[in-house]
Amino acid sequence: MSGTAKQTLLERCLQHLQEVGFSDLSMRELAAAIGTSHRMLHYHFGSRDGLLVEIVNLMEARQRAALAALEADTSDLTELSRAFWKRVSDPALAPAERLFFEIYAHALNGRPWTAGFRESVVTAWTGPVTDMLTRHGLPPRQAGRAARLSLAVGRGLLLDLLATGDQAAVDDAAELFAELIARVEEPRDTPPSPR
Amino acid sequence: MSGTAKQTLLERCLQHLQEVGFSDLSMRELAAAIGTSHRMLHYHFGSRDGLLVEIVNLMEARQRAALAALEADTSDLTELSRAFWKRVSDPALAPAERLFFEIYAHALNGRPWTAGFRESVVTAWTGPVTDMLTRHGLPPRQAGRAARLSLAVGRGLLLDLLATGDQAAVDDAAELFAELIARVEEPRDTPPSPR
DNA sequence: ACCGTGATGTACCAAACGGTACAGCTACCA
DNA sequence: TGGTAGCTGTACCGTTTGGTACATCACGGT
Repeated sequence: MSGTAKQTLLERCLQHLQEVGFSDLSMRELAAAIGTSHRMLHYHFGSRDGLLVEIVNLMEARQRAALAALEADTSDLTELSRAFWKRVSDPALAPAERLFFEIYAHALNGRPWTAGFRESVVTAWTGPVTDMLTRHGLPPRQAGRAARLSLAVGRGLLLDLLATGDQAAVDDAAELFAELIARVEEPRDTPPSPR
Repeated sequence: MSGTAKQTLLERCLQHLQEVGFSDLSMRELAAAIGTSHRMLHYHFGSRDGLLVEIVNLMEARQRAALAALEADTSDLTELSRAFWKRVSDPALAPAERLFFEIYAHALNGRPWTAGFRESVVTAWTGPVTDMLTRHGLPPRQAGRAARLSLAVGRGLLLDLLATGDQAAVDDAAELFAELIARVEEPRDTPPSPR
């Protein structure tokens, strides 16, 4: 086994970054926290940015896997939305999501090591979710915009939940969206918007 | 005029932080960028965290003012939602919003200087928005959850917009939500969810 | 027995960091 | 005219940073 030592190290780095973030964390502090030396981190990852690139890649792979595992066992859009929220709002995922939003912030400031993240952070989700919604009966015209909205709802509610910890209130808002999403293809009771 | 010099300095700091972020920015770099010395920043703000606290306070005040300026000139929920999104998606606000999300990420990691931010980042909005929705005819039971959902939608779509720059696609998703939000008080065509 | 390869410890580097002591400067008020 | 309060530049402090040179260790193949 060649990459095992490096993989183990990367895993422990990821776990610790999920606990405390990385913005104010030096290579030395990180190394000490996971029981190695900063010399080892530089040996395996080359530089601080090199480490962060591998962390981002690992997180992307995990998210893709989690997304792929979201196969639908219901044809009801409301139930699908509920199941989706139940998965992502699992408290066990909170540390990973905190780290996700921290990386997101750095990506918005154009940090070079976030290049891959920036390109896939939205499209990696809207594609599969659009397909899923189409399979659930939404016309293609609606599936794309509903996917984009659903993604925004998920991330917006997660931001709320992580900041307030008010599980009940955020769950309630998620439930409202689950009820609303089922009405995407229903006719409106008012004429199309003026102007 | 007592606080003028400090206020001017703070203003220029805010502007520069909106351009490049603060996570990887030292007091010296910031000072040089805005044409002063790091000595001055320490004199006026005491420490790096002291500066960040004042930046956060200033941004909160601006956001409160912007929220208060959002008076509704329509009783149509859909139009209200459209107007809301049109305001916050103004490209001129993008730098301020990038900085907002960067502070948010640090708040999620429990940085002490974000204490005030953490307490108000959700509640400062859900309160007024709930009132606004109530005034627009939503029953209290629905207004609260609709406000929380609307806030999440706004922030989630903003994250998308800032990362992808795909104004048209994000506007389209926002329009879908504007159409859906008007149906909150409509009766459903299916019986209440089982279980 | 030998050697090469991956892994690791020690010890160091120049640069930058946050923060501060101290000596001035300007300007207004008595 | 003489302070006194706010502001600023210089020059420094000890510490930490990302990164590296070098010597060493464990060990599997030959």
